Amino acid sequence: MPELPEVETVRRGLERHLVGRRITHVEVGRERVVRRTSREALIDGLTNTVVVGAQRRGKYLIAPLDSGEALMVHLRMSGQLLLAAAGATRPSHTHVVLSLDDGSEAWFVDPRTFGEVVVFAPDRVAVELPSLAALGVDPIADDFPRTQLRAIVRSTGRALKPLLLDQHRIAGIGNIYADEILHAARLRPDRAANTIDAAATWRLHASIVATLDAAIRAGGSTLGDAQYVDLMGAGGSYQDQHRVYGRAGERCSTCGRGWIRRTISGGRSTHFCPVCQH
DNA sequence: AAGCACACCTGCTAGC
DNA sequence: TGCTAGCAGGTGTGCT
Repeated sequence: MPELPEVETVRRGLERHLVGRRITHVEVGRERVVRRTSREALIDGLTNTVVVGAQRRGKYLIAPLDSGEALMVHLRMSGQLLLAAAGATRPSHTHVVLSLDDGSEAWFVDPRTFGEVVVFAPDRVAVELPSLAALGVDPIADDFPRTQLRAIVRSTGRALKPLLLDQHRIAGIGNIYADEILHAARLRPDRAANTIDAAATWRLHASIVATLDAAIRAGGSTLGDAQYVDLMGAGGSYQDQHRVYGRAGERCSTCGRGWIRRTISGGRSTHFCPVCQH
């Protein structure tokens, strides 16, 4: 569910409401969400520590602790982090509860349990969280020179969409924003990456940065099922600016001529305008 | 070695 | 009303 803009919105909430708080108590319900280590490792690693930062790499949330370790949360498809008053009624699928020293609680809620919560040692990240260590450039958090995108695009004949989704190359773009970015860049999702020229590459670079920035400013995308909400439970509004995702069969609002088409590739739905995207 | 199919779960919706 | 099939924002594994 959440992609870079949604995770960044949650990160900003954590920066504001969690940093500086001491974790006084930890409860773990379903053990599956702490599968990378164990229930005991999470409880021992978090209890009586102070959260000293709130960072994001791609779709990973990282909160350094005063112990020198760090908390990592990945929301995957259906995870949520919510802040609530102690004693508030917890939604079903609340798997981890952190009690904080100001009387509030942070909840990790995740119906599908693809998400995970772990405490790790940052100096051993390559061993403890290899996929985090292997992430590519973060187009928002890092400097992202357009020459770097040029190198990535020229390195493979893969289609543009799976390339944008490859977290080892560029970190944070998911299924919704890949479609929106390619539409904004007027490039077909199935176009072979190494066939686009410099001008198209610069367009793609500008579209990545502009689309993600605009989505962050809108607080991310919350679809009809309201699965994505921020730390305070509020939805985003970028879904109102989607031009292709979820708009199959509608007239293209960009060129006014094409009809948005939906195809399946790699088991993921893909949306594009066959008229204005080449 | 890169790239692909499939697995991992639950809940919701559309269609019968 | 109630069943079932299909679909969902992501990534890890295991195969070619």
